Amino acid sequence: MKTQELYQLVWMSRPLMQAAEACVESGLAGTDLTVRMRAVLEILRAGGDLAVPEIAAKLEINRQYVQLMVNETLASGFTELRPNPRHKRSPLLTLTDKGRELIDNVITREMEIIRTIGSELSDEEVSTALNVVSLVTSRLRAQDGST
Amino acid sequence: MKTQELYQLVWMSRPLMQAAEACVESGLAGTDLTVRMRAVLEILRAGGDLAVPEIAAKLEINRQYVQLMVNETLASGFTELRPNPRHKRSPLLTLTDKGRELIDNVITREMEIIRTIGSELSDEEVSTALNVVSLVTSRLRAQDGST
DNA sequence: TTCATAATGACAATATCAATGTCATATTGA
DNA sequence: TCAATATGACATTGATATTGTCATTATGAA
Repeated sequence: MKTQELYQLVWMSRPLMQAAEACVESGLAGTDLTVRMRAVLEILRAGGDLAVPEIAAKLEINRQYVQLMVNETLASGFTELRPNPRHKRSPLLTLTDKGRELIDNVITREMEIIRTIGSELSDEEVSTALNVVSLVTSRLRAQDGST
Repeated sequence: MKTQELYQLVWMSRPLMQAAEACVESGLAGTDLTVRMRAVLEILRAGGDLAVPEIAAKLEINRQYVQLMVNETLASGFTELRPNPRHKRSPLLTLTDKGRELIDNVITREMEIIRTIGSELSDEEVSTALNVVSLVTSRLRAQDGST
């Protein structure tokens, strides 16, 4: 029955996430990057320069914890502060050359792994899976939010 | 491109898991059950009576932490100990009537939610999604394990 | 039967991730 | 101008889980 399979799919989310995180972590070995610092660099790479509260909003994590993550990237020289024209007290965080090169390399390697796995799957299958997972996620959120 | 979508799918695993866990937690409100106690009851329900180390193996969690979870279910009267014919020092954990009724109700309600969400999807889509997620999980594990 | 080895439950310490609380200060916008 | 708010910094707490240790007891092989 379909319900059983869908139930299984939902419960696969934890193993999948754990496997993915373990891979990400392996990919960071040898660099000075931690998984949470990586998240900051990734967001800056995709979204341009951002202030701490903006990063917190994008990551849906509280601002205090993001501040911590950001401070680590600053300390390691992967990011630096630039004046924020929109807010004088909350500077923009920007990737340094070093930081940009690192996150580019990290993501490239990750994509390579994904590309290899993807070679076993059709475009159709991947699209369907993504659609299903997206829908289920949003429905579960709605379910919980309304309760 | 497919690789992008597959990458997205992998990164959806965290939001999906969080949404699922939030739902599970909501479903437990009003009961004396916590999410981790629920995991113990669920495994006993599916796998029959088990000793603590066996539960730990099934959950792929270390035995010390499982012991903690199990002790909580004992304290709340959802499980009880039975002599273990296979091992004199490690008793079998079994569901009490109270525990069985509770976990049955909890899972029934969860299945109901899943059934509702599933009504928007075809059997084909769900099967494909489950296959994709399973394959990606195992490939990521292999990737990481080999590194 | 004996005995070294391994398994078990109990407990403590540590780690990680994250939320929450608080505060002084600076900034914003009415 | 000034009240309300945002921000960074710091502290506290909590949840989840791992690791380490130990005494006791089974277990299984010689």
